[in-house]
Formats: sequence, C-alpha cells, structure tokens
Amino acid sequence: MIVTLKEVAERAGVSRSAVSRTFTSGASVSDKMRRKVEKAARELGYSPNALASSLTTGRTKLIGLVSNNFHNPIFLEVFDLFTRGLQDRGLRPLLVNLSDETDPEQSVRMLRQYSVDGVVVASSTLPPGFAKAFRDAGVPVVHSFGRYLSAPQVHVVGIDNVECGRMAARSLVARGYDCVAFMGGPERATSTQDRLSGFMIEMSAHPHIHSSHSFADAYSFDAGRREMLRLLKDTPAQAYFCGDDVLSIGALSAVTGSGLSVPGDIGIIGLNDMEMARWENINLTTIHQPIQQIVNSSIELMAAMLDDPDRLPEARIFACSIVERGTLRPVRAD
Amino acid sequence: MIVTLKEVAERAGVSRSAVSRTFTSGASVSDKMRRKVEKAARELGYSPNALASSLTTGRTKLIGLVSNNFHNPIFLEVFDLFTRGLQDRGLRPLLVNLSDETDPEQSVRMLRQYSVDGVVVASSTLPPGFAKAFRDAGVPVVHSFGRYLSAPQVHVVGIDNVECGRMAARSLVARGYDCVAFMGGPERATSTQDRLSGFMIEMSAHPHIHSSHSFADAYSFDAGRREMLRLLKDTPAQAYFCGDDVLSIGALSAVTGSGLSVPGDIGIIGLNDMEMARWENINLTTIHQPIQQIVNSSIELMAAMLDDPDRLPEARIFACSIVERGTLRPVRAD
DNA sequence: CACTTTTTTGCAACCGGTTGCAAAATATGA
DNA sequence: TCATATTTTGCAACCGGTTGCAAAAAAGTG
Repeated sequence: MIVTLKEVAERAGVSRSAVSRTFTSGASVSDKMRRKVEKAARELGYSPNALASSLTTGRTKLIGLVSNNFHNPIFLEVFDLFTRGLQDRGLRPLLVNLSDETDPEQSVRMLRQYSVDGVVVASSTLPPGFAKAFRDAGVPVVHSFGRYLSAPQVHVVGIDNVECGRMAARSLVARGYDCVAFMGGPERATSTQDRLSGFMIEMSAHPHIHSSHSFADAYSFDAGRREMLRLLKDTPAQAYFCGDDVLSIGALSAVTGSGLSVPGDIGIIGLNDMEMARWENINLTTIHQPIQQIVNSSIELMAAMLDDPDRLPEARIFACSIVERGTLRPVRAD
Repeated sequence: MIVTLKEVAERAGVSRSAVSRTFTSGASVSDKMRRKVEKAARELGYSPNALASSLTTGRTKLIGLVSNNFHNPIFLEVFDLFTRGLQDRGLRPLLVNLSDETDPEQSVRMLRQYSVDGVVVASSTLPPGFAKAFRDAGVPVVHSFGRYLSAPQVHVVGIDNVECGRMAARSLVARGYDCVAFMGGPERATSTQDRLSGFMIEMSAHPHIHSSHSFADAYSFDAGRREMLRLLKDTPAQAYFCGDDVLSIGALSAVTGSGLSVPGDIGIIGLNDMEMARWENINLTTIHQPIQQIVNSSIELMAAMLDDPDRLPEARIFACSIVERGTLRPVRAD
C-alpha cells in the first residue's frame, strides 16, 4: 500500500537521490528530471515519508502542545488558534493532556521520544518549572499564559496577572464598594497567586475598605458556583473579583439562584472576556485578555526559536483592559 | 545533545541489537545484559527515538485527530476525553483543525506523510465522504459523531440523529404545543439534515400541529441568537427544537433579551446536554448525548482496528434520552 | 571544435533504530 | 563428563529517506 522513494526511482528510471531532490525545495534538479519524477510519483501515488526524512534532517515539524486546561471553554478558542496558526506554518501540533498527570518528567520524555521540534505549554496553572524541564532537555519551549517574570528562564507570553489584580481592585474601589473580595481559582496556580497579590497590593492603599479572599478548587463553572454558595452562607462581600470568567459565571449562577441580584446585591468582575461573557443572559463585566495576540505571538516566538535555538528567554506581556458590561454597579459620580 | 542507541551500546560494551532489545518488550535479553544496558542508558540519559523505530516496525502510535468543531464548547470535552483515552493506550493525538480547510485530500496526504496509524474524525458536520478518503488511502478510520448508516462504509460511532429529531418532536407534541419549529445548525451538516428529517417524520403524523424549520449558519451561540432574532421579527413558533445546545442557548438569549419569557412565551429544547445546559441561569431542557461512551467506544474501535485493519465497518449507535429542565412547559395532563 | 566552467546526476554512507539468522554461551540430561 | 537442547548475543541487512562528493552532462567561451 505504501509507496516508497525507491519504487518511484525505479519507475522513473533514475536514482533515489534524484527523487529525493525533486521533493526537497532548493535542491538542484533539471526540469526534465523533475517532470519525469513527478510523473512517476503521480502514477504511483507517492508522497514522501516525513518521519523518515526527519531522521536525517533532524526536524520533524512536530510541536508538542501541552495543556491541562480542558475544562475552561476559553481554551477551546486557544486550541483553535494554536492549531490553525501552527498548521499555517507547516507545523503539526501533538496534543498532550496533562490533566491528571503527576510527573512532568514523563511528558518530557514522551515528547523527546517523538522528536518534537519544540513545545508550547499552554496553561495558566502549570508551575514555571514545568516549562523549564523542556528547556533543560534542550527542547525549545514557549510558555503561553504563563507567569511573567522580569528575568524569565524560558520564553513566556501572556499578561501581567499582578497588574490585572490591581486593575480589578481599582475598578471596585472606583465604584464605591466598601467590602470587596477576591475569589481565586486553584490556590497553587501562579495566575491565581499573582492576581491575588495585585489585588491585595492595591487594596492595601485603601485600609478603610474591607477586603478578603478565598479560592475555588478549579477554573470551572462548578467550582465557582460551589465557592460562591459557600460564601453566601456567611456574610458575603459587596463585590467580587473572580479569578476568571468561567468562575465568575458559576458565581453569578449561585448568586441569582439564591434570589439575590447582580449587580444590585452583589457585584462581579471576571477576567478573560471569553465569548460567553458577552452573551445577553450573562453580560459579564470583565478584564479582557488578548488571547489571539498571545497565541500568535507564541507561535511567532516558537518559529523564531526553531531558527535560532539559543535565543535568549524573553517575556512578552500584553496589556489587558476592562470591558464594562452589566455585573458591576456604575462608577460613583463623586 | 541527543543520545543514540549506538552510544549506549559502546558505553555498555555490547552490540547495538542488545540495546535495542532491552528497550523492546518481549525480546530475549538476559538479566545481566539488561542491567548493564540500563545502567549505561541511565548515565547517558538515553531514550529511544520513537520515530526511527517506527521506520522498521511500521507503527508510529500517532493517531490523527481531525475536527472542524472548534467553536462548540462541547468539543472541548470531546478533545479532553479523546486525548486522555488515547494517551492511556500509549497513542499520541496529532490534532488537525479543518475549520477553514477546503480540500480533504490535503489533510489525507499530510496525515499519511506523518504515517499516522489511524485517524479519528471527530465531527458532526463533516460529510461521510471525508472519512472515506482515509479508508481509501488505507488508513484505519473512525468517524465519531458521524452519520449513522445501516450499511456503513467506515466505522461510525455516534447517535441516531433521525431518532433524536423524532424524540424532540414527540416531546413537543406531548406538551400540547400547536405551532412548533426546528431551528437547525448548518444546513449542509449531516447531523442537521438527519435531525430535521426525524422531526418532520414525526410531525407528519400530527397534521393539525403547524410545523416549520430554518437553519443557523453554524453550531454557535451567535448563530443561534441571530437566527432566533430573525424569527422573532415575524411570527415565531411556540416551541423550538434547536439543533444543539449552544444554538439553544443563543436562541434563549435572543428570546429573553427581547422581553419574552421561556418557557412562558416560547419553549426550547436542545441537544447534547453540555455541561453548561445545567447551569442554573440556563437550565436547558435537552436531549442527552452520551459523549463519554461515544469517545470511549471510538477509541476502543480504533485500537481494535490497529490490531486488525481489515475489520469490517461497523456502526455503533448510542441511545439518547431527554433531560427535563426548565425551558419547556410541563407535559399536558390531558 | 576543443577547453573550461557550471549544473545535474548517481554512488555510497548515513540518520536511529529493528530483526532474521547463525554463532556463542548457557542450561539440561544421562 | 560429554552430547544435546535452549537461550542469549552479534552480525549484517534493512526501514525510507538525505547529502557530500566526484563523475557525467550541459552550457559557456574563444
């Protein structure tokens, strides 16, 4: 069933090298030769074996796409953008789901076995050390949606989560809430930690405003809903900065389901600006994260690293902005 | 940087075959030899090159995972299940996004170049001919969420969309609506066609009930919302069977956004039972599609085909059931 | 036309592994 | 202990390609 280069060579009555060359751009082949080979190849239905050639060229065009965020709808968009972007450059995403994997070493080994040319870690919850394991193994790596460090050890593309936390806090302050809280995602996620820290820094400048925080155990609707239901049993804050949109929507459901109104009784601001946030029946005020730019920039960076593997680690941070919708009360006039 | 089998052999002072054998399960190696080789391998940090070995073994353990549904959140769940299930069997998903690809031949060629052992087409919108192109190329293929045919030409795993259409129609009839409609997904999608046809068949047994249909141009929130807004401008039906949950939610948003109530003024029933459907602020009555079973069965079938490529095409169809929530009025007592 | 320069082609070695086969080593039995 | 059966090991060819090098062919020059 499978047609090899040798068979094409025999049919065309030329050497194997000649066939190889007609399928390698930039090789020296005469027009006559090319036509002969292409004819034979067409007749036989030949197409070159990318993996065999990778043996000698040292490039597979395979890119590991590693993530553990398979429950946050925003990542469907992320995967869409990554796969299309990589495909457009002739690269092939080998998807790795780390949802329940404990040992990073294992996925490093696996991706090395498949000789991936590079790895994109697309996750806001994996620790920075994870991406480093690839770098240490000599595999070009970009951590998308990763933690911003001023002296990055691997390439990072994302947002400044600390600044987002501050932004959210400032916006709650500006609206005159005097009891606010941060409802984070999983406590161990760097994105949660950074958003909290920014939130606290900003709030510490307003000691008269009461602020607190708690964590949901995943970036998911259910986790957000559960955590908000728990908070509602006690004395809830007037407004919450939720760790991300899907958490916000879960929280929203808990609040309205408990007979309270948003933003009347409780205000909510999210982060991400996922497609759903603008649905009429959700209409979430949130901080917009420029996903498309982050993904495109990651891909561009990856491509650059394939050309120059020794490129120094770089952090590319994109600005976020607040999208005003209907889940926070208006800014006070005073 | 990369360590080869030869280097391990030299360090251990044995032949290359010996090294190869220690890393091949079921090969004949003495314990002494194994220990020697493993020691050398560990010291050198060797791990075998899966692609090089695929050259002689003829198996890459690579599985093409082809889809064009990157805007329907239910597919995030599908990808999660597929990637985990494949990984658990030592298979590696090579993700192919067909969203804007016109030519099926091209992806067939690409996947053959990468010597995938098999292809899973995970899509409810691609035509059956697409999967067939892989079979014709001699690549084992399973079409998940594909069209059910009584004499299938490729392996199909999914639901009976015609029956789902009937089920939806019956449930609307039972609730005493006397003007109903089907709001489908993209007209060319086989799932849309089949759901519509089931719906019509059932309604034709109730000529006194007025029924009609129209199509949204994608399985997406926006498309559903747009289409419902269009329908509302004229004289809308009393209840709609929407092509899928995400369309339903879009429609829901259009209805409530227009000041009408659900299910008071307009009833809606969806299909899929995606996670979101049970969110309190959506609470969608819908037909449950057993995604997990479909995915697991697809993987199982793929594994079986890898063992026996000549296995005859088979259709595995799973039953669906209605999940009653809050977007249809109660069944009439009479 | 003969001679030099440039392009095209084929040879053969190599990429990193696997595997059939026969020789070497070890185990078994009398 | 020796002859035989069994297991382990290495050799060498192969998987499907690529590529440096030198020979062959084509093109350019006087």
